Amino acid sequence: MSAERYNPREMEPHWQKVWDQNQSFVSSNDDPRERYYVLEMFPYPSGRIHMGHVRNYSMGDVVARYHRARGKNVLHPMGWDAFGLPAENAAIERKTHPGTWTRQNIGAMKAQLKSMGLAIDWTREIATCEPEYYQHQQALFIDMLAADLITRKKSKVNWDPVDMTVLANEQVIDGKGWRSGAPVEQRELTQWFFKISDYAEDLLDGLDGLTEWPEKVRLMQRNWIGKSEGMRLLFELTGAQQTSATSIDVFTTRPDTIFGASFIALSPDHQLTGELALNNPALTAFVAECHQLGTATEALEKAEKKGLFTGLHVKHPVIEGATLPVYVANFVLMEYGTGAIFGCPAHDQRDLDFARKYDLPVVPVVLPPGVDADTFTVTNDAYVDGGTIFNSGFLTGLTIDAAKQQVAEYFGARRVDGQAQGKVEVNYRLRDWGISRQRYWGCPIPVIHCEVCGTIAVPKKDLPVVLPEDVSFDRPGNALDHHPTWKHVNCHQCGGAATRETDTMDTFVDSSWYFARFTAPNAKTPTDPKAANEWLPVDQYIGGVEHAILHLLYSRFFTRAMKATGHVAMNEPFKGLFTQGMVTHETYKSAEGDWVPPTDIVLETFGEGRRAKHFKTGQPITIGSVEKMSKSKKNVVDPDEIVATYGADTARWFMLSDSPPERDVQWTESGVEGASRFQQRIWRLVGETIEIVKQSAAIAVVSDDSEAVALRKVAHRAVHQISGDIEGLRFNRAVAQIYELTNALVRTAGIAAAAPASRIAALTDGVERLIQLLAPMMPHLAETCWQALGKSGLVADAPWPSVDPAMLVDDEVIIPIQVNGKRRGEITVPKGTPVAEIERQVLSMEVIARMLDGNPPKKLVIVPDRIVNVVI
RNA sequence: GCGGGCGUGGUGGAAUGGUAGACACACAGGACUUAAAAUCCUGAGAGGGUAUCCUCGUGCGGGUUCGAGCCCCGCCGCCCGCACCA
Repeated sequence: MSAERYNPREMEPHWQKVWDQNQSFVSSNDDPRERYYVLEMFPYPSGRIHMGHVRNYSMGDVVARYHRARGKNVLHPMGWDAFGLPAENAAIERKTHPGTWTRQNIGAMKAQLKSMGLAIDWTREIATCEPEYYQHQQALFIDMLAADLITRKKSKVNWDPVDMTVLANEQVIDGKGWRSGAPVEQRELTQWFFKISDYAEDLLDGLDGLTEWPEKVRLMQRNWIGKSEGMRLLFELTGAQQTSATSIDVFTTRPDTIFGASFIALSPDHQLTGELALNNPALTAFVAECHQLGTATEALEKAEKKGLFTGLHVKHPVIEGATLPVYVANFVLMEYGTGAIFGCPAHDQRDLDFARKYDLPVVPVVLPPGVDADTFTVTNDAYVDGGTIFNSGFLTGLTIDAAKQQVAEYFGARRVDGQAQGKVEVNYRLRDWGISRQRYWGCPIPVIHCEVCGTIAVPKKDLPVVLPEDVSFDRPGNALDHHPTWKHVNCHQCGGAATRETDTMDTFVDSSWYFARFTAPNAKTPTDPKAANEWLPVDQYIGGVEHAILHLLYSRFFTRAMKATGHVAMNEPFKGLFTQGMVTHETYKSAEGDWVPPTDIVLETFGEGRRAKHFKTGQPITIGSVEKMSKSKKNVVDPDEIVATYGADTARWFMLSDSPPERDVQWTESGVEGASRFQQRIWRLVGETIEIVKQSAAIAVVSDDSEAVALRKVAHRAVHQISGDIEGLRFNRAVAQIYELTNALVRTAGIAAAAPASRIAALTDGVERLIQLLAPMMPHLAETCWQALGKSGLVADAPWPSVDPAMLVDDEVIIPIQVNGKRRGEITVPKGTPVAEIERQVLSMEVIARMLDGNPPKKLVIVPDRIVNVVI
């Protein structure tokens, strides 16, 4: 065999073309075989793929190719999350249309993805910005509107002043817009909302069934939904009424502490607060102060508990003749519960801080276990743990749970303003999903506003409501709203003048159902329910953990909404979820403190140390910390350059090796070099094997010698282990196993020229298996080797190698011998050697005899086939 | 503050309660070569003896066990998520 190096630059495009021509990865909805749907989170077409994409799609591709080899009908599609603000910003900067920019980017990125050799069914490609896609989203909207899953209401919303649009709660991170990073302001606007909160309980329950999701993500969603069980209580106002209200409605999770109540606090945004402020300048000023603090966000942690007495009192509901003062307090949120609380300072830290500041009574009503009622006091720390209720009239002596039940019965029976004074209630932190965005580059909301008929949905026959092409971004704000004619229509009901809704949908709507569209991308309706129900839920979904709440929660809601409107039959979109880690790289800084890209660096090693200098100027460069690849720190590596230099297989292989997939992986030049060397090593091994076979072709195989059997065992074991590792997404371990198999085969090939035919047969068999194991990870190299080995067809179409269970069993085992838990030797015995025989051998060992020094062992632990421990 | 995760050689990391450090990267030595690259071989947790023998060793301190990186209790450190949620 010639010493020719494997040339990925030549072979990779070749095999990509072959797969394309053979339609190797096109999946059919009519294929009767078992289905497997693997999906990676589809990319936003920003212009170029980055290493995070390479990692993500390499993992998904291994899963897809593996299950294909396992004989399944695999669906592995790709699309584009193509609406979004960057396109509008680019349009402004480049004086082009957002669609032009987006479609160019899609073209460029598609070429990049193709160069990776992914086993993708490109016939199902979708882009959310095309009417072919979003018309169906509009149809879904109309169905959801009819099913009362959507509402339009005026409410306080998060306004991003930089992106000039509204954001959903989930899209505000630390008080800042998730994309712009600008501090979010509060505005009162009329908006479209998906009623996700109607599904709060169901979304929570559903998490229990998602056993193939990371526990971490389930927990984050659980916390986000934020269920709390408690009671709603009415407190009657006393005295002459200065207000329209006669009572105050509060929510509490601790009705058992009602006897310890010492004040009522209203949110600054409470309706009653507003009413009182009209005639109370001090209160007006206080409310304004709260709002200022509120929008400044953060630092809330240290913000002092502050309040202002309103002059109002309520009757204490359980202590006859007692009253409680009503305050407005800065820490009470209007968005949670009823916007009003009762304060029980002894058992809530926040209430205690407030009570100390305003000198309000602190009455303990929960007695910690084993503490004497006479000596128990609360000073600076509220007691929030369990105990027995005391100081509490008819509740005294009860447990907390029993007291809660008693209070519920007691207040349930009493009437205030004609209604029950108290009722059990469950509250959720989850708010409805506001989807109106004041932007052009999004899916138009298919609704018109008619003065006569009101706000009504566009009839489905008039879909799609298409974005106008002739738009200008000269002015800030919503280009759709500024368009001279687009929004003016005649009402389809009365024929009168009407206007279109000019808000577009949040782009997270687009990604909330694309996985369903892939199952029938050309259907005339949003889904083909038959296809969707056969493919969904997605068997394995792979993406970044940053979508733990946003995209994954929305998609779970949307699937339920699609079920309610008859488009799919299941609740959950993703059966298995895997969240992969980020791709990181060292950072480099020049003496001037500027970030320097890795491509400008020359690294030198000297013994243990490393240093860097600039490749051109030779200036010393400081090696900084390892960070997520980002443009700002210039520590990015361009996939295109890696593919051009080393080939796609090398990049894929490196992304799968070393680090466990859920953890961050550090991109290093030496790591890539290593991956590339391994590629050549495989190619040499194949070449040598072919050569060996050629020279010994005439010899017939009689039977395997022990060396040959040993080699076969290594190969079978590798297939067995790697199958399990791929199924468990432990790619780094699969890679290590492949290395081991390769090492064993290379060793054999090195001495096989003079070996018996049986060993050559075992070698050939092992190499073929190796190539098949390699195929999901380095598919181009594998095809090249497969062909070189003279195998017919494509390795991509070859069934996964079988495992002979007999090959997984060893007939001899090495048993380590410990003395007092420390390893002192080992014995090699036939598998299944009885305890008595092991004992005999162990006790006759020289080391053991020496250490026993004539005494019998105190204890002898023998686990057959595993280990022996001699206790002295 | 609440919740979750992690801590193993120079580095990334392996290890159903059973030989800690698989596999890889980096490093050192050697072979081949005029030389380099490539390739192949060898070495390596630390310390000592300096053949194949001993001691220590998975963040720290305890515990359970014949046996603990793994299980339990208490700390320390780092990372992530949520955060005035009544």
